[in-house]
Order: sequence, then structure tokens, then C-alpha cells
Amino acid sequence: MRADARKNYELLLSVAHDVVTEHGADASLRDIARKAEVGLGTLYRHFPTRESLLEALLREDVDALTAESVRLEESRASEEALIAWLRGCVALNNEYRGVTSLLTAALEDPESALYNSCVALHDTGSRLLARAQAEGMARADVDGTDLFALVAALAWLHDQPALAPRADHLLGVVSSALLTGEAAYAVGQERSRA
Amino acid sequence: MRADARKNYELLLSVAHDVVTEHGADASLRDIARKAEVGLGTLYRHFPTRESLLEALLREDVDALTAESVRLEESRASEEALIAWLRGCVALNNEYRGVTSLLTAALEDPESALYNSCVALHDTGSRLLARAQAEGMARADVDGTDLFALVAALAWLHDQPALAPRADHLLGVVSSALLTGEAAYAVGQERSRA
DNA sequence: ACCTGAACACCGTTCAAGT
DNA sequence: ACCTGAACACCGTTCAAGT
Repeated sequence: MRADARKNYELLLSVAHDVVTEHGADASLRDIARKAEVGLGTLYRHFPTRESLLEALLREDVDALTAESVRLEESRASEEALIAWLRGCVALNNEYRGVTSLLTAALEDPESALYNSCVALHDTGSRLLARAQAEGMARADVDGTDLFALVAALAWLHDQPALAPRADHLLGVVSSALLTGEAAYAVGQERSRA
Repeated sequence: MRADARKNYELLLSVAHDVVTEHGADASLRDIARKAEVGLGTLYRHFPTRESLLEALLREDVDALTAESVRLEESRASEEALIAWLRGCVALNNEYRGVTSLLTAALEDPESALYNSCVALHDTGSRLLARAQAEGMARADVDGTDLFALVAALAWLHDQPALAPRADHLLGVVSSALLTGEAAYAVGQERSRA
């Protein structure tokens, strides 16, 4: 990439971070180009779709969560690891407002720039879920897509001003549904101590 | 209301029903006016906001669900009534795509045309929840807003093409989290017989 | 190679002018 | 009273013209 192009790319990404933080994932692309003092075509050249821009904004976080999940799988009890990952994945979705619908839509669109990130999250969660199920700590009638859906639903709640205050509490409620008897009890205890 | 105005009102509502069914709650208002062969200002005169249009589209359903809840409260066991209402409320939210975010946003905006419908649903659910809790059939650490949030989250899942196939199953998972020991077991049995 | 911004086809919303 | 549609200020997306 030419030096001037690289500079524009970095600048756009930095401005996009600010604008998307303020206005959410459906922020005006025109606005981003304007604030970066760059032609609208330059934005489209570097980020041909809204998804590709968000992919660039989220990539680091997705990689970090993936790496974290490896650590969780090695060092924590399966039910603890599963819930910790769930919290992390919800937090990732809440990095920017409105990202959850985009990420969810990408799950069945291999052409989407967010597809790989999506699948990475889906598969990471699936593995932690499968381990917890193998140990009898998570209910057997949910699969990786169910887990993805629950994460998305909880993240969506956080984006709704009227419901955001309850989102964290409901994460606990849903977690307890995900885990089986003893494990659910333990999470409940943890939560009531907090 | 003058006869010609009434005719336009009914026509707009009928066209809006079709267009919103096809394109969801964020359908183009221009498109609705165009298809009704009516000036754009006429649409705005009858429905000053998008919310007021959706309110008119949903009113009957909200009333029906409210009436149904009275019957449920009188004739069914508290845990059964709660879950039946939850299913009904999710179904109402899924009448048109994208209605859930509007309904949720209205919950804390008394100026919204959807505010009354929203509060009606919230309070109806709260009453059924309180009864189930009083009988020890529902967990005590959720309130009416939590219930509303769970309904909204489940309805939102139904709007996501990638997750819609799991929405009904997850309704069962969430229901089991809502109910306490014996009641949750009963719902589980019901579901595995289905 | 890369950048620019006008052009096109859409929105939501308002409001002066008509009947 | 009620209706109409032009006008305004925005979008996303494309692409000919420039450097």
C-alpha cells in the first residue's frame, strides 16, 4: 500500500472509531469521510462495505476474545469458562451500539466482511459449550448457534436504553438456564455474593 | 371525521398493513403514501409519526392479548398462564418485523404513540408474573421489566434470519429459567411431549 | 495507484398553496 | 377541513475526471 493510502486508511479507521462510538454501527459513512477530511470515494476504496469497516474496527477484539478462550479452556472449570466467555462475547458486541444485528446477519452470509469474525466467535463458543456439556455442567439441548443467539439477544438488550439497566441481571438469569443443576446453583451463589 | 378523510385513513391503514408486512416497521412512509395513491402530507396528517401508524396497526392485537390475559389469569395455573402470555406477547412482537425495537423504545417515552400499548403489555405481564411468584412458581429475582426484556429479546431473535430457527427452542430455555424447580420441570415435560 | 466530488436515486419531514 | 406535492436536508453508492 502506498504511504498516502496507508495514512488515509489509518485516519479513516480512527475517525470511524469515534463516530461509531457516538452514533452506533449505522453511523453516516458520509459523516465519517467528512470528519476525516477525505473524499467519499476514498472511504469506499478502503472499506467497500459498512461491514468491512466494522470488521476492521472489531478485528482486534475478536482475536483477543479468541485467545482468551484458549486460556479459559486450559485454566478454568468448564462451567466457569463458558460463562466467562459468554460475558466477554456480550461485551464485544457492546463495544459499539448496533453491532449485534450486523454480526448476526453475517453469520449466514459468507460474502460478508464480518463472516470470518462471526464464525470464529460461533466456533469458540461452541467448543467451550461442548466441554461443559461433556462434563454434564451445561444443558444438553442447546447448541453453538443457540449460544450465539443468547449472546446476541443479551447484547441487543444492552443497546435498548429502556432495558439496558436489566441486561446484566438477565445475563445471570440466562446463564443459570444454560447450566445444569449444581453448576447453575454455583453461579447463583457467586452472583448473590457480588 | 369527514367521510373522505375517513376513507383515506382506512385506505392508508390497509396499505400500511401490506407494506409493513413485507418490509418491516421501518418501511418507507413515502412508499405507503404512493401505494395508497395519496399525498405524502395526507399520511402525515393521519399518522404524524411512524409510531402512531404502528400503534394503529397493533392496537387490536394489544387489546386482544390484554383480554386473553384476563382469561388466562382466571382459568389457568399461574405458571401455565405466565408462559402462555409470554408466547402471546412474543407472537404480537413478531406480527411485523422490526416492531420490537420501536415498542421497547416507547417504554420510556410517554410522548410516543406506542407508549400506552407498551405499558399495557408491561403491566399485564407483571400481574401474571406476580401471581406466579406469589405461588412460588416463578423465580423471585425478576420483575415486570425483566419479563418485558426477555419477551423483547426472544422476539428480536425471531427477526434475525440466522437465528429465527432457534427462537422457539430458546423460548423454552428462557421459560425454564423463569420458572422455579417443579414448574420448570413441568414445562420441560410439556415441551418434550410436543 | 490513488483521490475527489458531482450525480443519481432514494429517504423523512415540513409547509405554502389549493379545494 | 382536508389534501397535495414541491422543497429542504439528509442518506448510500457509483463513477468519470483528475493527480
